[in-house]
Amino acid sequence: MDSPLVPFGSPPTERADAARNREVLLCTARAMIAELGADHVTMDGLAERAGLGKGTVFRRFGTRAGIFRALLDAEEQRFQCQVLSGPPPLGPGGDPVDRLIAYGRARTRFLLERHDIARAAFERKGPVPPAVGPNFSRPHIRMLLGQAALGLPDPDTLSLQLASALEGPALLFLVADQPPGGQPPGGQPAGCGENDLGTLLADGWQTLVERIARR
Amino acid sequence: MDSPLVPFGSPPTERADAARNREVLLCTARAMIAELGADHVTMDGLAERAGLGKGTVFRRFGTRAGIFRALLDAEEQRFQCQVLSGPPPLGPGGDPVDRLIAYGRARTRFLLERHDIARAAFERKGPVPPAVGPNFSRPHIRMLLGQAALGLPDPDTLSLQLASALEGPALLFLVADQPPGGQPPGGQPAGCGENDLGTLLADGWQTLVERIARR
DNA sequence: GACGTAAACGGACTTTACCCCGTTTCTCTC
DNA sequence: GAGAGAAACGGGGTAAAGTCCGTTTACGTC
Repeated sequence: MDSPLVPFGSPPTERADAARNREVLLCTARAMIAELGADHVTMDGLAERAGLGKGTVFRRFGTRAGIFRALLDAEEQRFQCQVLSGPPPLGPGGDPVDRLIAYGRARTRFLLERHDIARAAFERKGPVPPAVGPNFSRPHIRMLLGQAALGLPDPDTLSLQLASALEGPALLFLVADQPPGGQPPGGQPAGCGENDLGTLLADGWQTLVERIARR
Repeated sequence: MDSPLVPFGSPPTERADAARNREVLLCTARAMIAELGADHVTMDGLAERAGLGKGTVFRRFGTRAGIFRALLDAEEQRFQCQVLSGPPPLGPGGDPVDRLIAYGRARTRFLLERHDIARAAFERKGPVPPAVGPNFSRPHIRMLLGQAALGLPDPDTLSLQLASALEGPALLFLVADQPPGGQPPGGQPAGCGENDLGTLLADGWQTLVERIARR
């Protein structure tokens, strides 16, 4: 006896109320982040404001970081699309080194704009943070490094270190430094000052890549 | 009336019992880390085992991460000595590029050996983690980059990114992955497997620096 | 449309970092 | 050695993450 109809959805398919609640929670979380700042969002607060039990929130996302991961994932989807099937130099088709540079520029911007969420997506103890950090960057860099056919002895390790150079500054060594005594809530997304930290990091990345690719 | 005797110690000098308790706490912390693993050390547990009040622990170190920072600081002292006044190639006097390579190798090793403590030294919300991350590496790299007189457009940003490439893998993208179901406590310090991750990272760093310095 | 099952829900409970403030102890001066 | 003042101590209290388990609800079957 084989199952008569299983339209799509690889795992056992999610129940309707579960899916709806996931959406509600995601939306509520987005609203609360915009309103209070990412690190003033608590699980109790989120549950209450969403009109759901705390158990539900944890069932859905596992941990606090899980919510931010989910949020990031959704946005990352679009970013990855541009990288995987958009026009060059970011998308496929161009010179690998140019793609590497374009990728770093785009990624830097992406991370800075979502800096607080990305930081909140880290687990404090768990083994690895899936879907954050170099989990996307590293293999992509690895691939481009391979295509560029520079004579690198160990592209696997190199790609880890380059991913770290790219994402580290935004993810951990940077901070949404509100001016001492400033107001914690709303405001612009951070990392968008007129000093243009984004430009500095993007240019730095380009220098790095050009030097490494130089023959 | 000027103060009659103030032997040394720039700030108002620490009270004797405070200093003693600091030592007790540090020792107890070291013991507990060795015994339980860094992230099974709780503030209550530490206070109790040290025979002190919880309030004392927090007064001394501010936050949980503060304890691990203090522990790391103590060891870092010796490391910094070697870098600042030891023999070349690590210490001063040699070719800046060689020093850069030697520094990265030594630092990689240092971090991998203390990987769990270094991770625990991160604050979960506070602005920056003083005395962890590139707070030492970055300026040192910056200096060597300057001495090497490569024609880099923005050594300040570059040094941040290189510090991130150096410390990131050990600090956040790596995990003391005990084999699934393995015992959490004792054992060797992690990062010392025979696959020699340390060697891979050190070699990767060297490649990176050599490529950047190549003229 | 009633039924059975598995999944989802909810909120009380536990754990842990961190705060507060009355009490104790050190240290300096006379 | 006694007294004053400041620093350190202690532990109960709060907030927030994460767990557990009895109850409810969706969905497929008859």
